[in-house]
Amino acid sequence: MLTASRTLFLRHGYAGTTMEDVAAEAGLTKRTLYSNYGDKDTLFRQMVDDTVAYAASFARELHDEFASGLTHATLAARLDALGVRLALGILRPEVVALRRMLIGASRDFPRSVASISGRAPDRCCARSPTGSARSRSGDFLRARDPQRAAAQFAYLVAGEHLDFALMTGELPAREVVEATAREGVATFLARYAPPG
Amino acid sequence: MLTASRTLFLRHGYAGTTMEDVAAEAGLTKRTLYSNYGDKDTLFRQMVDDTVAYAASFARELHDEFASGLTHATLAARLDALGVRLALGILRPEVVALRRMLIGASRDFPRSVASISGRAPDRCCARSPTGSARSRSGDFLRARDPQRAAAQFAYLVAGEHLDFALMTGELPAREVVEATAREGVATFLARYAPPG
DNA sequence: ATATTAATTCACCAATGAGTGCAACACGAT
DNA sequence: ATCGTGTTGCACTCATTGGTGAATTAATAT
Repeated sequence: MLTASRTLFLRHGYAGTTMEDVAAEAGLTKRTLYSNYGDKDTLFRQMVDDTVAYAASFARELHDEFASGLTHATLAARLDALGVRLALGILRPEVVALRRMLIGASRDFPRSVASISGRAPDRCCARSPTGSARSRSGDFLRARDPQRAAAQFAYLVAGEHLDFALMTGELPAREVVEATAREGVATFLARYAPPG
Repeated sequence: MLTASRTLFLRHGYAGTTMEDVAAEAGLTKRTLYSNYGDKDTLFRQMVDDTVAYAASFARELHDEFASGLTHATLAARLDALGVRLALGILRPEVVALRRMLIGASRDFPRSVASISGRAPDRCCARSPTGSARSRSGDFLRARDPQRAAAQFAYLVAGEHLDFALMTGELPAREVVEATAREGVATFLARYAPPG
């Protein structure tokens, strides 16, 4: 059910989705939709919360994968992998569609938007490279301000394509994303790689 | 007149702005509005084109200011200034509002959106640091892929705050923007600064 | 003064879409 | 069989909003 509404909200935005359509997509009638799932606002909020929760779990997973068994020797390769996965994650079509939709609807649903910008995938994941490094060994990376470095990491890796995708709705090819991500990691390492 | 529509479109988005409101804001009647400026779509497109043209001129100005009389000695300071000005430019309230509105309206006006993502301030300006350097001396910066480096510059400098602003509509304080920009330039220089 | 042009007023149409009321209906449990 | 719960179908209200028609009024030129 939430899946149905998600599909349509993501595809056509909040204003562009009618309750009739949602009902049809879910194989129900408008009438039953209203008696079971409340009005449009509630439905929308539920769907956003649901999706945000999913995104958060993805972020956690990514972080763990990066941080477990991290050593000096594997740092560069790990960062590379993290960068690519983070970029691909941020630039997944559904994620971009969600952001676009939320931006479009932010005037009407400031709270929902706040909930995602608080734990958006990148903001969560972004804490990975420096945050975890600091908490574990303290000298994997030399960043005076880990949080800022983390943000730099995220936007180095995916910023350009995210911006373009937000504006146009089109996503670049996977190889392009990967190449850009690696280039971003390289720049990141140029500043924050441990000495020696 | 375009100013009136701009004000409202930026504040309430396309769907959230009625022609009545526009007419009222401009001190006209709906009827005269229709007989002089066509329908809502046309008005919107005109207003977008107008704004985009302004943004483009800002980009050019920024580029010239950076590139004129650039030397090795002044490179770092110039990049710093460019970064700060670029970040402040991208994060101007009207610019952010324009982006948000365009993202919200992109389903209905793909062409207008395309026109801005083709010459968006950052995409124009972003070509400045490396593009101009290459065209003038060739070794101010050592970037194999100047365009990619330029994108990294732009998103290092403003990406994080732009993303946040797009989602929430709130802008960070000027000092924060400046500090982040300088940090971004530092990372950029760590990779692309000329040897020695 | 008068003719012409443009702007105002106000009523109106048509379409859309959220949300409701209600009667008919399916169907599982007892 | 029948009772109750939940579902369907459909008509309906109500509010919004883009866009138009036509008569009336203001302004401007000659």
